[in-house]
Amino acid sequence: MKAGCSIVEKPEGGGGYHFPDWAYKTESSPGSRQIQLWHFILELLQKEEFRHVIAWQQGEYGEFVIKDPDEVARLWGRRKCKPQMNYDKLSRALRYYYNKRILHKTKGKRFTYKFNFNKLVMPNYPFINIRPNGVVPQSAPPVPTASSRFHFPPLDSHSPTEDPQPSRFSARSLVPPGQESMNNGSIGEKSSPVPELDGSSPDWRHGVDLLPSRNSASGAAGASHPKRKPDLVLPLFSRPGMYPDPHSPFAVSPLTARGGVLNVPISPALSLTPTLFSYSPSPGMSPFPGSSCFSFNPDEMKHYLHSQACSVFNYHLSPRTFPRYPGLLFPPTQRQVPPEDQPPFPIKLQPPPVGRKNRERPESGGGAGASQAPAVSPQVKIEPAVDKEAESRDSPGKDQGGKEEEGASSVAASQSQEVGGALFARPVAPSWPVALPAPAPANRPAGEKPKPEEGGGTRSPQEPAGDLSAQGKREDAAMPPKLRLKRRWHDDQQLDLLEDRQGRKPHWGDSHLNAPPSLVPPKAVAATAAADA
DNA sequence: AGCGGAACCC
DNA sequence: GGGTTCCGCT
Repeated sequence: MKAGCSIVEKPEGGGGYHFPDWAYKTESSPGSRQIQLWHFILELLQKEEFRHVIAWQQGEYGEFVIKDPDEVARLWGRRKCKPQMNYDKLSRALRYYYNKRILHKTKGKRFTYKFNFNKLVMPNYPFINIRPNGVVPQSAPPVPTASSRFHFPPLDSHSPTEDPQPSRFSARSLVPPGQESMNNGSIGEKSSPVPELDGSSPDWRHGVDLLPSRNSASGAAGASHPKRKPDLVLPLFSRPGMYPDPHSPFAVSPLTARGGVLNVPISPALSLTPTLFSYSPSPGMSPFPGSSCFSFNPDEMKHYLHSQACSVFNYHLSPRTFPRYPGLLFPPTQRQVPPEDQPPFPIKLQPPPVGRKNRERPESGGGAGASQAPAVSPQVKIEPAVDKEAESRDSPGKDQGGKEEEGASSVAASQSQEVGGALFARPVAPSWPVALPAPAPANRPAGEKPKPEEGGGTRSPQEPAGDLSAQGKREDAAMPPKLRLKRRWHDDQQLDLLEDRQGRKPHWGDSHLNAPPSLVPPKAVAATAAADA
């Protein structure tokens, strides 16, 4: 029994705060209502009382610093009824988000992580900019018309580059008077309980679920994606107790300033941000009742979404990044297929590491030994023969060791968006042969960075729809889910690369592509130019 | 500090 | 599925 853990029933009646339904697992474990770590992190981040424990990082959107790891862990442990929780464990959980692309680590900065707003937001809402100035991206989203239609007015006329102060918008006004008084002072004292974040959370659900059909299942899109997360109603963090932080990505959206709630159905796994910058597909439910800054017609939206679907299809965006729209058909594949064969793939064999089960575990005693296979199965792990040092390799301009965002270069980092180094770094060249018009010559040795997970996954990211795709499916099927995930993740990066190189689809996260010239750090430009050279 | 594999749990 | 726990490694 979880006695002593005074938590987590989602309070039905007012008073406490609770998460919206989407914040709880409803699929895998119905009624489990388990809060997820990233929810929790966000929750902490929104709470003024925890600023001293965890806070948004200046200068980087979505980046946050865990100022007091132990305390955060303690809070998390409390929430989860895991008194033994510590930062080590918590950080392990955070690290699992890397592959899910919810988070990534900011290299060189202790306890600093960053929510993955690029991949999260931009694929879904390319027309929305999450950069500090909060203006519309300059470059065009996949659907040209969209960019001209979806327009956010500038928040204010301040200098877009440096205005970290809460003056960005009248943030305070978002917080009802008297709200901030809640637990003003002491935070994170190990002895005294923190403002109970534990049991309750503010009711985020202000919005209307715009989804016409919920689990009616048989939408056309449902056919292609049988496995779906529940629909979402996404929160806007302009709630009591939540502090409008100028560095919070949630605060930068003009939408936020307006204090409205927009909803869009998205996979909860990836969606935290998009939700915040989402739009209302229904004019009637437009969050901008009178204001004209955000209006469009459904057809336009449909068009956009369709193109979005094409993007997903053509660029292998994770379907999870694609908002669910019933009735939206995925387009047939119509991509030029590189008829290349799989390149030879040097491998080396490596004995499997001794798993925990195979390790000597003193406490397990003799009994456990019986259950496990007496002899470790002679499996071998297939690994590419090359080492994977390329992981963090970057464009030359940025390769300055771990500390990439310091001083003046922080702007560069922020603008080039490739925070966390490897994650969104502009790749220099494809790591495996791809059918490209003009592959970068010898920027890296051939076959440099095939990860072990790609074993057999050497297919180009431009996976053809034909036999190769079938083959890919077979590979996928034969591949452990974990690796599949990883490969997809890797594929996505390759995609970015392709898109960059081909200039077919701007990477919306590539702020330096979108940013006004004044915001583009020379370095980034140089690096880009160099990479393109 | 940070990473990621592995086993396990719920 | 989403952690939690443990651990070896860098």
